[in-house]
Amino acid sequence: MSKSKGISKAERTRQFIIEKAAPIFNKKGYTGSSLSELVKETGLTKGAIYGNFKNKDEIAAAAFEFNLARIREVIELSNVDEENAVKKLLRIPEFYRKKARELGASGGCPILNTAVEADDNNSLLYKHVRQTVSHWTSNIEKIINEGKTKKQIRDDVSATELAVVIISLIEGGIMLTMIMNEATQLMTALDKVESLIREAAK
Amino acid sequence: MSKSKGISKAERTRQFIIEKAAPIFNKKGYTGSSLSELVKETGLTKGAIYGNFKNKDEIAAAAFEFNLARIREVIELSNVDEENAVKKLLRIPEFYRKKARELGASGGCPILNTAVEADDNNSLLYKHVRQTVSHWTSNIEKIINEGKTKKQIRDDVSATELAVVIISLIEGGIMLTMIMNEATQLMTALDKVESLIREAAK
DNA sequence: TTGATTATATACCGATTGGTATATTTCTAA
DNA sequence: TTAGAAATATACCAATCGGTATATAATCAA
Repeated sequence: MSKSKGISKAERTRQFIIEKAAPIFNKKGYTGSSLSELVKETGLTKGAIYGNFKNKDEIAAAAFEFNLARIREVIELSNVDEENAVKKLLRIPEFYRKKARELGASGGCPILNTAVEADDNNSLLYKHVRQTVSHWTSNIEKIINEGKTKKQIRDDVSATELAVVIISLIEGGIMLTMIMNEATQLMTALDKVESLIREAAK
Repeated sequence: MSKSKGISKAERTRQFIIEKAAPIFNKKGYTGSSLSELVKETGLTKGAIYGNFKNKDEIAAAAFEFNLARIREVIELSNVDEENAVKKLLRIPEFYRKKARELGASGGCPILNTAVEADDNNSLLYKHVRQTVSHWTSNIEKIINEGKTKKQIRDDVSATELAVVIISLIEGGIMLTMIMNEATQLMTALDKVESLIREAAK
């Protein structure tokens, strides 16, 4: 009998493998992560892994989606129930302030990591991360434009530009924090993100 | 007879290997670059390569230094002959505006690439990039502090914070430009860097 | 409880990895 | 010109890579 509802054994194993694979891929990257490492980490055999995934690419893609889930809420901010666009935007630095430690422990930002490794090939991973970045950018732009309509954000603010500046500061700040191994750089970048958002308010 | 002065054959070969290895390592990273690829690209044999380098790590370190040389002038700005600190700082975004295309063609920013790949291990490369970032940051801080002394930059500007913000914007902007494959994101980030520097002026 | 199916383990594959010992060639100083 | 040294090529190594065919074990519907 299955342990819970309609979830098959394989599906549970698949999830288990993804959970174990996710931090490995985030820390070591696609080429740096090996099947033998997954075997060691999961305690399963290669046969079990390849019974649930077609190939390494598919594991990497699933691991990326798993890692992405941890920061999904900051990308999908448009769904948040908040009338004020400025307050809504301020959720972004707030999110990273809360999750900074957790993010560092799991190998950094999956978007940054994957983007940097995949930007020179045309892998499945490249398409995933590219779409994610595109999605994130346009979501921020949308919030800004709505704020302008509601007279909460100044008319002379460029949504496209502010979105790019916010993301650049965050990802650049994460990179500095990861390489210097101290949280201050990211915090400084987040402070700036916050003040820029406040300056954009009417 | 040697072709030029005291430069030995091996030294020329070494330089030749580094030149060929540099873009490979910058594009594909340390784990993604293989010796066989270097053999193919240089036209030399593995014996020749290992006759000039102890191991892969040493080639990677040399390749990183070579890649770094292309952006060294922006890190060593303190040497530039310029009285005005604000103008001196403005050389940073100016530099990246000029080199954007070249940087993209050679695989992006070596600091960003190497930092992201090496931040989870204690490799030779990690120490190199960490020191470079540290050096870059303190150089910018120094310029800002000198500017404050000369009454060119406002007293309430934090050198540490502005330095981190500038670097974060640039590296984050590069990442966005690399993954989206268009120059606009970096240009937007550089615009912001420029305006922040101007705002810091007295 | 059984029989069929699904899932995992075992044992293997060829290719490639970083690296090395040694033979051969090229250079260089006398 | 030649002998010795320096540099490069050849041929190899064990280990690991991603992947697979097949045997065994666990699961599940009847």
